Amino acid sequence: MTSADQHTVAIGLSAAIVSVTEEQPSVLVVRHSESGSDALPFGPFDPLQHRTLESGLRKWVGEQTYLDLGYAEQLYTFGDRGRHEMKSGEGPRIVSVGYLALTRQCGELKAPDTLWRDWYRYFPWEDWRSEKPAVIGDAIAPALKAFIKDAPDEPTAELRRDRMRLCFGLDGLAWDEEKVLERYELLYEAGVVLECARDGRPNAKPTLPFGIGMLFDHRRILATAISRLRGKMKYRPVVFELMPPTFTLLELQRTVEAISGVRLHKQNFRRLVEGQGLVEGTGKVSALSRGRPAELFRFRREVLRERPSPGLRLGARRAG
Amino acid sequence: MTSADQHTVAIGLSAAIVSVTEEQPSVLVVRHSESGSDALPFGPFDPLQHRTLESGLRKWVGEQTYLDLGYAEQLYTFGDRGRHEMKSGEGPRIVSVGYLALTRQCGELKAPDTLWRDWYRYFPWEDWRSEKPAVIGDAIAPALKAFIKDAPDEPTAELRRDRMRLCFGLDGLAWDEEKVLERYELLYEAGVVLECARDGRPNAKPTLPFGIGMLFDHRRILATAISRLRGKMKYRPVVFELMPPTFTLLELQRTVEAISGVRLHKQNFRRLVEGQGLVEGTGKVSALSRGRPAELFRFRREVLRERPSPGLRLGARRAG
DNA sequence: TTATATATACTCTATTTGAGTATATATGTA
DNA sequence: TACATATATACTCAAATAGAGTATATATAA
Repeated sequence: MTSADQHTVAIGLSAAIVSVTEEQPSVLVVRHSESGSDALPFGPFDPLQHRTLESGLRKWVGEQTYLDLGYAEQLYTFGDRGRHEMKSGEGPRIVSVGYLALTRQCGELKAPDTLWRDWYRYFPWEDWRSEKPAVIGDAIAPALKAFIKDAPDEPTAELRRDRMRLCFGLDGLAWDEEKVLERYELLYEAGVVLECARDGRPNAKPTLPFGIGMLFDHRRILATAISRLRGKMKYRPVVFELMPPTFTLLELQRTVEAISGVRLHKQNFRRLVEGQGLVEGTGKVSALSRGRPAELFRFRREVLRERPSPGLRLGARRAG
Repeated sequence: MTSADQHTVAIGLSAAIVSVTEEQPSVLVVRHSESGSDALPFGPFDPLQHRTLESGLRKWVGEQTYLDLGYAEQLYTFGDRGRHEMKSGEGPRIVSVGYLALTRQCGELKAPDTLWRDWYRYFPWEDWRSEKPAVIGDAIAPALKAFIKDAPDEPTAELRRDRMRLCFGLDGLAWDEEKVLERYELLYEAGVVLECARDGRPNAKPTLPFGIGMLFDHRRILATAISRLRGKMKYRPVVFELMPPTFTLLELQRTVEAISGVRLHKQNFRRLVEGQGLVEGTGKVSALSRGRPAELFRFRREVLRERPSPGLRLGARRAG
């Protein structure tokens, strides 16, 4: 690479394409044989071919994954030096625009080296559905305590302590499922995620239990995507982009839980969803089931025309 | 311009720098003598000089406005063809990353051709503090009705009708102060804002009462900034970035109202702010006033360490 | 028939919101 | 000085919402 390359800015478009099946939120990843790590589908933005950033993304994703994106929204633009190269300092500067896309999982993937992967493989500390993830007590808390101890001065240590408490819900503080990005960034700064070593960070430690690493800054983009989706669900009916045309209320709830990573109160969830006019019954019932058959519902698209911002502001955690 | 330019992508950084004084929200603009229109401070991103996008922005803004930015957050990256050129089709493709920055207004501006301008000059329909803005009934509703009538088919007309109702709170629908961008985009598509003519849109109409136009897509960035700030205020204590070290609760309320563009219920605002632990009394009282002197408060920075997402989720509109 | 699993309806309380009233303390003026 | 007026602050009250249940209905599996 010549130094002229370092003058250049290329715009990369990356997409976190999400779907949920069987109570498992998945993201579409491409296996990169050279580096061995997973990557989000990405490609360059071509100003000649593409009228908008989003249309560029759709085109690229279509070519690469044979998927037709439905819902897509821009997340954030990342341009930090040192967090994109394979090896620090090489190659032209890349500014990457991250997108979140939602899709119903449909049949086999036609693209090679492409697979749906449970997003909790990359963020094992984010799934609180069955219980508080063991990795938090076992690995994260000790690692962050070391990070605090390594602080150059007391104010810095104090700041790190606070971030740890607020991010991971320690000292009786509530777990905030939306802080996915903050948590990842804290772990990155603490030097314990795999990307740190690759980026040549000074305090990088050899670590294993902190989730699978990804190419470039793709794990950061994915963290941003999860944060955004967990938040947006509450005031926009985006979950329905992930549901089949008809579904039972429990299936809907399980999807919401899969995304948010927390369990909800069933009766109140039903009250909320029906009370908001988000769904309507079809009269038919679901076939396969153990107990009493559940009614099949469909999304009431009309809510979008009736109320300014309908969503599932999920409160009521836990309990039967 | 050669066609080679059209292959190039340049990254521009633009900032909506906001401050509030005397119950008036202002944005820092640069008067461009050539085009005659206002612009946000903007400049190119240089990958060699700048480690991150944000540090690039801070550097640029410092040089251009002599201001030291405090709070800054990235808004969105715009890259649409045809919405950035002075004249359609000319010049290299520019992808612009918009930022929101907050600052206390401090003394005189040292930079030439730079001034603070009331943001409602650009969006006169957004200020509902005294009453529903007349421009909505007088100019916007008729213009949008024409836009609906011009629809090529009935489904399109129906869509436009719904957008009009939801955006501008017609038919008894509530006014949603956060939909600033949606409203601007609707007016843009309807061809009635000044930028449409400049961009050479087919349905552009000569119009006047729809706010001052801005250079490039800067008015779109500003709309995004206002939307974001109006929303963020509710779950993060960002208003305090705009307040002096001590202030009365009414001053705080007036600032929030200036930003959101709606009036709030005084007693409930006080209950909320104090109940959330966002402020603490100083014991001192404000000097200048008409009636009973008000206590001076200061922001309790500690809330950031105590609770996950403290903000002013303003409910209670209107009334004394 | 019974145990079990799921669906759905309904209840009850605590908290939060929206909208007031009541009272305190200042200024300006008849 | 007394009073009208303006602002600050305390307190009240009802409606709506949220959190956590209980109760009952309807299916399957043993």
